[in-house]
Amino acid sequence: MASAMASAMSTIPDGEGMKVVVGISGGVDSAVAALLLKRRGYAVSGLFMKNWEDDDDGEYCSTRQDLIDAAAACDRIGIDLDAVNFSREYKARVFADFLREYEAGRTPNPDILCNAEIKFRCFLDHAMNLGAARIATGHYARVRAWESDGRREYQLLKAEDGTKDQSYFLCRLSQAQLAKSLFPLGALYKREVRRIAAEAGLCVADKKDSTGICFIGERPFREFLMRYLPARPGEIRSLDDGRVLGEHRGLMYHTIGQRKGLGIGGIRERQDETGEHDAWYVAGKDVAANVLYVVQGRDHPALLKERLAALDLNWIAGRAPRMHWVYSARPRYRAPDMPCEIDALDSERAEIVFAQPQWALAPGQSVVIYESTVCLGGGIIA
RNA sequence: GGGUCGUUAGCUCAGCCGGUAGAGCAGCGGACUUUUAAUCCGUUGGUCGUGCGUUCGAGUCGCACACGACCCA
Repeated sequence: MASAMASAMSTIPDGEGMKVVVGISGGVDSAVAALLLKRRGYAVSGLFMKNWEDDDDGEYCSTRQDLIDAAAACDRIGIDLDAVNFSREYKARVFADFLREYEAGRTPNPDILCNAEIKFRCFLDHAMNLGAARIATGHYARVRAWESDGRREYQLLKAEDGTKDQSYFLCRLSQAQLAKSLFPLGALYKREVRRIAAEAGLCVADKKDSTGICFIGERPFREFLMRYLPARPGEIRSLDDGRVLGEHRGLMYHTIGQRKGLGIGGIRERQDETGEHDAWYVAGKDVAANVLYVVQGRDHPALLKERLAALDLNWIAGRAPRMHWVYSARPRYRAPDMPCEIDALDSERAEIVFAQPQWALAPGQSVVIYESTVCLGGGIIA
């Protein structure tokens, strides 16, 4: 499919020898990003980041293999690969916040902070020090530059492949960061990326997508958190009548809308017409009392809210969006963005009202505002 | 003391007139997914309270006992 490649190339500005450092993870996406830039005439070098070393010998550590794959891919592409270690920065600027949030009973999204603080700050600064003009990553997102009042402004756009769009994770970037960033995969579909990789003979063409917290990887979450935060067991109560229904092992192991892990079986009073029992979901937490509140049934009204307050705001354009304008918002990754408007707004707080009630809005998660395909930024759900 | 109803997988329950048990939930596994979840798919569990009896054969009938709930004294 040469056309996929051709159209992908056409969306990348001519490199003209510009020096770019590509963040190489050892997966397909970043490898293809580097490949495309190279073919487009950039002076490309790869940089592998190791930002987590708490359990280098653990069974879930895939960093070694990732580095091997990264080296093999870069060798095939014909670019140099260097490695850096931002573990200290990661702990201080991302992981510390992650733990604080969980302690406070919220559900953070560390990867969003990781992008703002590590990939597009530490990594970017490092690349600039190496003399690069730009950095690039394998994110599925696009950047558009345009002139406004004689000034150049950068917009973050959703990816062409809506199912892989990662603009959500980039919602905390700034103009300065976007100005230096390239996302070569923004116009491609995942299957095209894999095809390009296969045609180029990259060993990672069929490598499974990585999941889990970036740099830390996928692992049993409860056991992982347990290593860093004390588990305090407490009561599980019904939100409707306050009955104690069970015991939780720690509030931090549950998020709003969560079903798994409650261990609540059948309860006499609550059956539907057919006599069947509905599942229980987390509807709230009382951190002070260490009580987990649950409701029965996915459609329970307590799980639906049409309004939320967002704090710790970041607006990519550098200025706030408009009040009472038709936007859409994503209250969690891979949720479709839903029609909404901003109902109250100042420098540190935005009140967002959705056209339809949203299911299980979780404090700590990011809400990201879009105007059509443009990602405007967002904040943390209060 | 008498009576009624109940006792079936971890939980809540279904099993018509007898032919070696099922559903939801929970649990476990997988898919999806660069957060946590959700969702989807698959799946492990039971000497049917105990004993005796009727029957070719009992969770299903009879008797006794145990435990539980309720009612009457």
